Amino acid sequence: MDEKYFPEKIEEKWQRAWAESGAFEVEPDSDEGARPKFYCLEMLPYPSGFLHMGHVRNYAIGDALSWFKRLQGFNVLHPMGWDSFGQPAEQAAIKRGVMPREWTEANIEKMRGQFRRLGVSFDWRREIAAHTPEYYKWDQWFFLKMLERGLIYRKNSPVNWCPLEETVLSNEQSSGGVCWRCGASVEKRDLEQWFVRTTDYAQALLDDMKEIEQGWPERVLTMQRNWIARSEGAFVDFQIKESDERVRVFTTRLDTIYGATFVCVSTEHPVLEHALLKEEVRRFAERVRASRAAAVGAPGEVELKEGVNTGLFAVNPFSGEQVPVWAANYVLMEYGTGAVMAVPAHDERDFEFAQRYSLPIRRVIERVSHEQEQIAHDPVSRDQSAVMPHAFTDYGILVNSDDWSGRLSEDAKREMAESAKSKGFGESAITYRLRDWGISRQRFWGAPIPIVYCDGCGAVPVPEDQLPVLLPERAEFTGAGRSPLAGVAEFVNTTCPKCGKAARRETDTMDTFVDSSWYFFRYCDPKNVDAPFDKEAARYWTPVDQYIGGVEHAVMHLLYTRFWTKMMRDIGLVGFKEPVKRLMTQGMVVAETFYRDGEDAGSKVYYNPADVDVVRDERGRVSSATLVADGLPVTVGAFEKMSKSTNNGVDPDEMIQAYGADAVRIFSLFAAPVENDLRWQEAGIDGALRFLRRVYSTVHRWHAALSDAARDAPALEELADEVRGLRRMTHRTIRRVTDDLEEMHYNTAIAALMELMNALGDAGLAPEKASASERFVVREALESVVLMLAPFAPHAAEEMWEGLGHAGGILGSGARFPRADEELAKRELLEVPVQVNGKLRSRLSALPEATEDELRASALADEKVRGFIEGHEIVKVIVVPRRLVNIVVR
RNA sequence: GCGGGAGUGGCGCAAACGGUGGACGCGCCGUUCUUAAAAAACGGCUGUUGUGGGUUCGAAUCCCACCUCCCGCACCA
Repeated sequence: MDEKYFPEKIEEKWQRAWAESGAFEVEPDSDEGARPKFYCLEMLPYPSGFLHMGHVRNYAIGDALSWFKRLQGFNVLHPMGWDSFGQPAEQAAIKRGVMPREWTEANIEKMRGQFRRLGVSFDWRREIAAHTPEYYKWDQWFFLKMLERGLIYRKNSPVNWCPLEETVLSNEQSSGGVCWRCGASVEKRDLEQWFVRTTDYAQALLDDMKEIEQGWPERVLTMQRNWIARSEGAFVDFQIKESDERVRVFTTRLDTIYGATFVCVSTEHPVLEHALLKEEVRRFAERVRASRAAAVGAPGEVELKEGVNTGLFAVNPFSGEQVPVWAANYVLMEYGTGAVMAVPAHDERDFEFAQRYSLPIRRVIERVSHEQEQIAHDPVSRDQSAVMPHAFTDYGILVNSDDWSGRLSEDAKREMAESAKSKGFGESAITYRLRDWGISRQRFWGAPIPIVYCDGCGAVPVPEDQLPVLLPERAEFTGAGRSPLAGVAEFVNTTCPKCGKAARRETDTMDTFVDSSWYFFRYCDPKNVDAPFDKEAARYWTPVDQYIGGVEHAVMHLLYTRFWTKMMRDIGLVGFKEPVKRLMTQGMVVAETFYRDGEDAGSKVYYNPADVDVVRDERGRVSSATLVADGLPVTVGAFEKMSKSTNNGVDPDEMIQAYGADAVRIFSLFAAPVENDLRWQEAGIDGALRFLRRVYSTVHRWHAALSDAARDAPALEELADEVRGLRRMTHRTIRRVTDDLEEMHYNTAIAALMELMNALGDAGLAPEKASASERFVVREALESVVLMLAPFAPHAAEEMWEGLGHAGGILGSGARFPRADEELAKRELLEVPVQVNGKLRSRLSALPEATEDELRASALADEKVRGFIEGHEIVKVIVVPRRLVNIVVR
């Protein structure tokens, strides 16, 4: 080994060695149970052409775990691929005329190089890319399978439309009324679309969460639970007066039905097609549609509740009362039945609407407990609209409800549903907020939907043996809101698979979340031409043991992939319900921002941290900053996610060049717990590099002296106190680091290694003077550090391991993660604090096995303690062996 | 508004079960080495653990209230 640490040189050396030996290429063990398997997966990247620091962090986390498991003797699958369909490729085509495939594949090439320079331990033979026909053929195959099973259907319905990207979005992708990718306000459009019946699995998606509760972050499960939003209630039919029609409503508060003073339907509700309706109603429905299409108003902002009286009357089946039917903008056609019974006294929205249109408010629930709010009301009047300040939405006791009066809400809900069922005008029901997954996209760069439209036969699926439906190489990219495939005649024009007559292909492509819903199964068997993957291969590797990625996919990718797995189980491809046992969502990489106010009011011009000098005050706090170019001040902004718009991004390649991949990785794992945001600071990488250099130069200083050190452990008594202490610390560190790695607490694991190195330095040993037994202890410490460093800084660890006399390095020599000797990990003497009335007064030196009595006696005998207890009555003495003594006096 | 999470030195963060508050790193100050600087080595620096109350011999940790911040959802009937 070289005297000095040259990261570039050793990183290249070991990257080549790994590639040549196929160090990370794995196959299932043939003899069952030879080694346990471990599937470590990071979310696959979109090939933008550049790795960013968020990627570096993501893959550093996964790589650390992969190395750890590998060194523990697991058969580790750690694959990589590309989420290579999607909109940016098309943008490049529109802007620069480069074809999506060329652009994408050039980007993949660039990023593969970046991954190699980072030294991530992937099995590259298993690489997959979504845009290749070998891959998307199976997207199409799954489409056909789901179609056969009735899990896919086509319908014309209002869908979420992103005006900027000119394509449809799923509900998940337009959460909060904005596009998940570009943030534009989403509009509504009527389009013919293909949908996946994810709602068929709504209950399974909820129920099966209990299988993964242990391994998934609570907040991800909460987000999914809220997204699916199961709601228990009842359907009730309201007969329309002087008509055969009924309007079915969904309610979770059947107990309030006697307070229903009107019925509200969505503006898209079929009852509005009623011939006798006034022109006014139609105009209102038209206006609501237009305003939804325009997506005006800030996202999330609640629209003013508006409505119009339809002139129809509906009969409350419980009371027999006739109430007016209104059409209102706040009733959603997509949820429940598209109609509600409005109970203004006990629902805030209905209350607001009733007040606006002077509709009566009738109180039917009274509080049951004095802890509940007493809302002002008029005890004699039937209508409370003059006195009630707001709705009472709690459960309570029924009043003004015929025979039901006096019942409790909970009981009434249940019994009224039963009654409705027996009388044939309703039943209890469960609804979900989750909607079916719209997968049609008006895009070129995606998997073609394998459907042919025939004038005679309608929508005909492409037969399985004709897959894949190939994407053409080129198309006209105008950016206009229509699938570019529609303009490619040789693609569109085909013959009907059923009747053979001329027909047209579907020109929409699939949502790219289809690709990512099952990609990690394909890694198990990436070259299969007969099936998406071999069942046996998948049975060996899956489910994924640890999945790592950003939390932004909590209700998109992670919900779809859970759905997909359940679907694959139902078609017999896999044998389990949940694809991922443990999930870790890492924090963002953030960096300081620097800016000046721009020309336009409110605009800002951002400067890259690399171009800014920072001035600190005497406490070390950043006080001001200047731009290097002109020496004038810039404003110091907050830490924000690295991005183009805030110009605070850092190029991983530059960092690797300056500090080495190992230092970059150490820093990104050490600076914060993996689930926290990571503040990128170059001074921090300096620290990481310093640490690596310190380990390296220590190994170098000792490696010659250690080459002939004894392999047999010397008797502990032979060792001087400090040396014995070092040996014990080595084993304590092994234990700590092992535990921390298991929990992915990389920051504290690295801190423990630093501590051990500090202790080694403090022991004051020198290679020239060290005795044989001392050399043993030093070698044990250094070898342990080097092996434990491998998950974080694999190149440096390999180099040092070889330097310590192990030809072939860590993987080449078959080294294993060190094991702690529990006996040796014990401390010889403990410092036990002594408190008097809870205040620290002295410290005892005690043996770990000292008994309660012994500790009590020596505490009471302690010189310093006696000063505090003399002249006082001792009330009691609390002794916690190994931890503390507390003397309570009066 | 609803749901979830978090507040510890100048900063990032450590502190099994309630049991010595500050490991590790950054930063800052100083010393040694050096013509000087960098590098390196060594030494030093910072606390009513967001606020108020409670439980306890003992609270960063448990309970209650409040404040602040972050994230998710938001007319879902």
